[in-house]
Amino acid sequence: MKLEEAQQKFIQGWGQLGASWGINRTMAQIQAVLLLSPKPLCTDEIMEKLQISRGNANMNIRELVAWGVAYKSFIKGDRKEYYYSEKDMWELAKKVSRERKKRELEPLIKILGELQTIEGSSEEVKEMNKVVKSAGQMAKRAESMLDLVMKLEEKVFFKWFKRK
Amino acid sequence: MKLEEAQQKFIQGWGQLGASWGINRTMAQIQAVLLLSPKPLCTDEIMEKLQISRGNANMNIRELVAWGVAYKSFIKGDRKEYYYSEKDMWELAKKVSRERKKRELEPLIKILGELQTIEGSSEEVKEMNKVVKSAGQMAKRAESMLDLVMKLEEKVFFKWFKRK
DNA sequence: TTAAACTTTCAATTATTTCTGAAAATAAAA
DNA sequence: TTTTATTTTCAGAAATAATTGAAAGTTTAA
Repeated sequence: MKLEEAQQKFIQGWGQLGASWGINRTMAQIQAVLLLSPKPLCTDEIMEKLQISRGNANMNIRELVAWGVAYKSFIKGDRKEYYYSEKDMWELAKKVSRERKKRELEPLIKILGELQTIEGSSEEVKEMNKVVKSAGQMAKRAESMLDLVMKLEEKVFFKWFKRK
Repeated sequence: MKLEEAQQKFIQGWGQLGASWGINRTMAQIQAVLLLSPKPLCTDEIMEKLQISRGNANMNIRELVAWGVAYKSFIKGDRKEYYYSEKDMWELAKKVSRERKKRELEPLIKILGELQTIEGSSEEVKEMNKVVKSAGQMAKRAESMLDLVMKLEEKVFFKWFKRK
């Protein structure tokens, strides 16, 4: 397989993965491009590689930087900003975990917390309280798992994990 | 808080969670409605509760059943089909894990496997091979984690987990 | 059979999300 | 300062995804 073709496949696959995780497909593809590049890239190079507009590139690059999965880089004598990806997959996983926890788990836990005060004795109220309780329990457990992931080092985590 | 209001909040929150996981919002809301109901519901009741069309309701209910997170139920003397949700959150988590593994992790692992044969010695080829290798490693680890989740019982899993 | 009750499908519509490109803003150099 | 390079914004356009509703399909029972 030729390099170009392989890169294209990787970029598509990574984009697809992002999309099914509720992450903008282009954002994930930019990340893939940065992952594959041995050196930082500027906006124009990314636009060229993915055939996208400046506005689109700019917005999604900034989002990647906000997530902490890409970084800015400056080259002396050049006014352009360059970008490179976090390449450590474990670090990447941790950053994504952190964002998703913030954006999804925490709002759910908050809502569930507010719902723990329903009064009444109808079947529906009982069912509500049961569901809220068990969902809250599950969410808290998921949260503490993510906390653990984010705290431990890769080696430690997987070594521990292998204890099965 | 009144029951109606609490139910509405739960349904919205659950739908939101689903949406950010790449699951159709309505599908997640139907699941929420079924979770809250002490008894199985028919299509018309779900349409009524969520104010959606028959086609929409039908399609998403079927999808929930296909995921294995809702079940059909028949009531004697009634021709309609009724549906109820899997209510065990752990079982729910396992079912969702299974689907997501199938839909996302496996395709990625397949693609990465196909990309492990790039020849050449340029910086770009080296980078490609590095990225493919580490991504593949991470994906396989995620896979074995999900396998573990799906194999163990809730109590065992969390007890084991608490060993930290 | 035929009819009634219910489920499924799908073309057309509507809603939502993403993308573009040009203008405005910002920052560095002349 | 003024000019030039670069980044950012955002209204409208385009693309994508979700939804509707009516017709077709199925199943049960009279």
